[in-house]
Parts: sequence; C-alpha cells; structure tokens
Amino acid sequence: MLWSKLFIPTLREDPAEAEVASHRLLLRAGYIRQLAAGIYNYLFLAQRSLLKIQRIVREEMDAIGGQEMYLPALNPAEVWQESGRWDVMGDNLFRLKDRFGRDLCLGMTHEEVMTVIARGELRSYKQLPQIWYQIQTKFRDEPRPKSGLLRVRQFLMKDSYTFDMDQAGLDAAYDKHYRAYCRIFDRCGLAYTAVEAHSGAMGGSQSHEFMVASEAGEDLVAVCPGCGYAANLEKAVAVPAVPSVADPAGDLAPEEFHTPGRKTIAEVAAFTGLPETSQMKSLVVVADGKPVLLMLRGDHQLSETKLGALVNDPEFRPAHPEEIRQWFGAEAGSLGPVGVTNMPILADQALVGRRNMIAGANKDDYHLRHVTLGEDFQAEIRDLRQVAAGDLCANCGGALEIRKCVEIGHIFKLGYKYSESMGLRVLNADGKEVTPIMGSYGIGIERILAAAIELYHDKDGMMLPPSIAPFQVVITPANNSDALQMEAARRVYGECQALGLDALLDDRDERPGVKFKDADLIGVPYRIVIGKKLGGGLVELVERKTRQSADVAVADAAAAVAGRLKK
RNA sequence: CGGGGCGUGGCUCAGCCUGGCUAGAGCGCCUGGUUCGGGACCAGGAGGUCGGUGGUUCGAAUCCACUCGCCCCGACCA
Repeated sequence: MLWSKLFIPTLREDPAEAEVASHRLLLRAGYIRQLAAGIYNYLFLAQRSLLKIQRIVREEMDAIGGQEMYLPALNPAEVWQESGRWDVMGDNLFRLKDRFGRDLCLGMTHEEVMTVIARGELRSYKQLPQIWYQIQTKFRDEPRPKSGLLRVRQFLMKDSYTFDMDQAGLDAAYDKHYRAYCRIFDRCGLAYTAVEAHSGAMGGSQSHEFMVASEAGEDLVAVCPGCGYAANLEKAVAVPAVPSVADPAGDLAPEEFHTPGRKTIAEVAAFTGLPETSQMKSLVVVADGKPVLLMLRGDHQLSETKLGALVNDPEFRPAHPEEIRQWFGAEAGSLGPVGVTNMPILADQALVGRRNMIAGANKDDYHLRHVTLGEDFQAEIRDLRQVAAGDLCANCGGALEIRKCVEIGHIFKLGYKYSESMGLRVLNADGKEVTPIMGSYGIGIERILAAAIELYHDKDGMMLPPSIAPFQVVITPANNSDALQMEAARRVYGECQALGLDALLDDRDERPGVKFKDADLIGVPYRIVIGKKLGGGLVELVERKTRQSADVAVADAAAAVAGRLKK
C-alpha cells in the first residue's frame, strides 16, 4: 500500500496520558485513539495487526477441531440469572434495559449463551465432544481501566467452550487447547509462560494462565528458574525460606514479657532482637459472618485468594478494632493464639515443626515467648500464605522468583457449573440422561498486541514480530525527487507484492529522516532503503529489531526479505 | 468507592499563586520557494467559547462553589 494514501497519524511527542510503553507507542504510532476511559478506536494499523492475530488464532483453533460461531454481545438477563452470574458479577457486568423495561447485559464471556445453544440442540452422546469458539467483542465495566489496551472495558476475546461426556474427554479437550495456545503464542512471537492458576469464581478443577512477563502486568507469578515450576501467586505453593535464627530447643512453657508500645511484627523484632521469622503473626478475619483467627509466620503474607477459597467466602473481611477488643480483650498489636477458644484457629503450614516462637499475649503491651503450635494451642493446618521471592521451589528446592506478568490467555476446566445449573443433558449409550462436562478457554486479542509491544520495543518505537506486524516490509526511497530512486522503489514494491509480502511503499514527499523515524515507530520488521547506492545497483535491507543492515542488489531485495521472513 | 494529579489551537506545554491590552511558545497543519540518508530551512497563513455551569468583581484562563472528563496509586478483577 502507498503510505501517502494511508491514515497513520504518528505523533512526534509522547502523549501525556500514556504511562506504559505499549500504550504510549500505540498512540504515538497512530494505531489507536481513545474514545473514553478504557474504550479505544482501533485505527488502520491496529486493525491490521489485530486481524493478523485473529487469523493465527482461527487457524490454530480450527486445527484442533474448533468450530467458529458468532454470538450476540447483547444478552437477555434471564440466561445470566439461570447461571447465577447476574448476581455474582455485580458491577462488572454492563447492564441495560430495553424500551419495554426488560433487563439485558453486554456479555463479558459466553458460557451462558453457549450452554443455551448446547441444551437446545445436543441430544446424544454421539454428538459429543464439541469445541465451539468465537471471536467477539466483550464488555466489562472495569472499576479502573488502565494502561492502554491492557485493561479496557471493551475488548476482543477469542473464547471457546468444550462439551464432553466425561472427565477424560474434558482432559483431552483441555490438553488440545493447551497445545493450541502454545502454538498461537509461539506464532505471535511472544515469550510466554504457562502457569498454574487459581480457578476463582469460575469454579472447576484445573486452570492455566498464559503469561507474558512485563512490568506493565498486573498479575504476579512465582517461577522456578531451575525446574520450570510456574504458578500465579494466588495459587503458588513453596517451601518457606529457612528462618534466619533457629528456634530455642526444648519443651518450654509460654512466658509473658512486657513489650510497651510494640505493635507491629517489625517493632517486636527490633525490641526482642529476634528476626520476624521467629514470630507468629495473628490475623483476625470475619468470614461468612464468623470470626476466624489466622496464624502465619511473622514475615509471611496472607494469601487472600487462598483464604477466600478455604473459608468459601471470597468476600471475607478483616475484623474491626471493636470486634477484636471484644473477642480478645486486647488491641490488634498484641494478639496471639494461646487460650483462644471462642473461634476456630487456622495455622499456616510454615508453622509446623517450629518451636518456642513469639506471639501476642492477648493483653495490651505484652507478648509471649515459647509458643509452640500443637502444644500451646491447637489449630487446623492450612496453606494460607502467599509465596514470596526467595522461597524454595517445592519441586526442586531452587529459589523462586516473582515476576509481574500480563495475562494473555486462560484455560479452565469448568466442570458441571453451567451444564448443571442451566440444564444441559444428553443421553448416553445406555439411554440415560447425563450432564456433559465443560471447559472454557479465553485469549485476549488486544493483549497479544500490547504484550508484544511491551516485550519488543526500544526508544524509537515498536519492534513487532513479523507475524503480527501490520506490514512486513516498508520500501523507503530516500529522495522522492530522484526519479530513478522512485522508479526502483516502485519496482521493488511490486516484486514484494508478487512474492505475497505485506509491503508498504513510503512514497510520501518527506525527508528521509522523517520516513525512517516513522518506520521505526510503527514497527515494520524490515525496511528496504533505496538511496545513493542505487547507482551501483544496490539497496539497503535493514532489520528493525537488530538494526542490522546489508546491501543487496536491487533485483534481489524483495526475495531477500521473503527469505528472511521464512526463517 | 478512597487518595493524588491534570483539563488552555491537532500534539507537548507556558500563563493561574499575586485577576487587567487583540491568550502565548515549540511541534504539527495550509501556501510558495529552497532542500533531500535519521523528525530541514526561509517567507506567508489558518486554527483556541482557556472542559462545563453558576458565582465574586468594573473586569475571570487566573479567585470561589458545583459539575463533567482523563491519568496515576489503592480497593476491585475469568
């Protein structure tokens, strides 16, 4: 295509509102423009790139037997009420009424609609398994849209759903998706990791997220460089780092001591001269309307996700100061487990095997030393803590790292949540009605583009992988007023097209510097510069990512690019 | 929803604290000319109800109140 005819509104300066690299560059390179918070216009370049991503997704979904559909974004409330998500989703669901006052919503995913189709049409085990997918605009009323295309209120998602007769079928469907996702992200040129994920409100037994490491991300992932273990921090397990000071040995009885004004773990550590690892942290939460005392090692953080799942109440809350006073007779800074009988105690497994630790005395300004789990108090042992950097891998003992990541895909074994609540049943070979088991699998289309930019950019602009760049090659005549250069540029451009390349001819009447800057900014992987060496029959072939350039014969330029793209 | 910040030509910003001429700069845009390997130069030109509403004042971009929008932190989050 001819650049002079295209709408590519590049900006010379960084837009003020953009913080993260992908947002800044998408705006500067003329890919997107904002319409409202979390709502973007995808201009020509973005659309071109997104279409390429969608094409890759389609090809790989089709390759595992996926059947593409297109379902309404506008959904009647009834189907969401049937699944229960009308209430569960709260303010995240965009809701509206039609002229007759009927409730509708804009779909954030399509489990319900897919299940409606399935229950209306699937009758027999002979029709299963099925893999249905769509690429649709999804809506979420995000409380805080941010970071350009990374967290938006309207976005494209590939979502697929599988229906199987049994767990083995679901396992196979899940595995197909897992492998398809790897191929998709490989083809998109992303460096990604598949991590074990918390299945959250979606229920279900198994779940993986596909993550791209980036400071712009919002998820934290624990990874083991040694054995490859990787899990979302919400779910990660690890062996805690060894306490920095060994516990006092012996069968010692709890012993009260005065700790005036020392309320936090850090203050008590400073006061006693013993590290935080020698203390027990006491947290009181109210879950399901009832108080629970949680015991953790002093330096450990509570995992709210894990606790939410344990107590079956993701909405649990910390106890109020008055409640703590009432239940313990002391302030939050002096709480401990010894003598507590009016509520259940959950202790993190990192406390097992520890002896004679320090904990609050349930008496203001006093702590106890020599507190031992199982001897001085009884508790249910659970995994409560959030894994931290430096913890040891449960598989291989290596030190774990924590990385910020962008989630680009998520696969779930849904189980029977929707098929059961919405009444999907088919007849099995014995003529009995059975409920099929489902899986659900999503890919954030725009996030692939944004994540690629986060991964691959420099001070001059994007360095998009060729598979998802809006163009594969740009032909840049250095001087438009040089008729020979222009003629050669047109010829090379034609040859690129003949070879099936996505080529862009920068025929704008601009100085070379402007053309180079723009080409770098929008991230075209290869550039053929027609310049002064044309007299000697040579043009310059430059790779955007590496900045490596090579002189090639004019006649070979197009083929040279095609050759490099094949690699 | 809590905390912070910002709304002035298309973009980046100055002016506001301490009210006072026709509201500025750089970039971009238009016309003409010169130029042509990393965001050129000269000359001329277009473009702004200063987010909105109300108030104070002889007079408001500037002060006050309300309000809308956007960004960031937190909460939230298939």
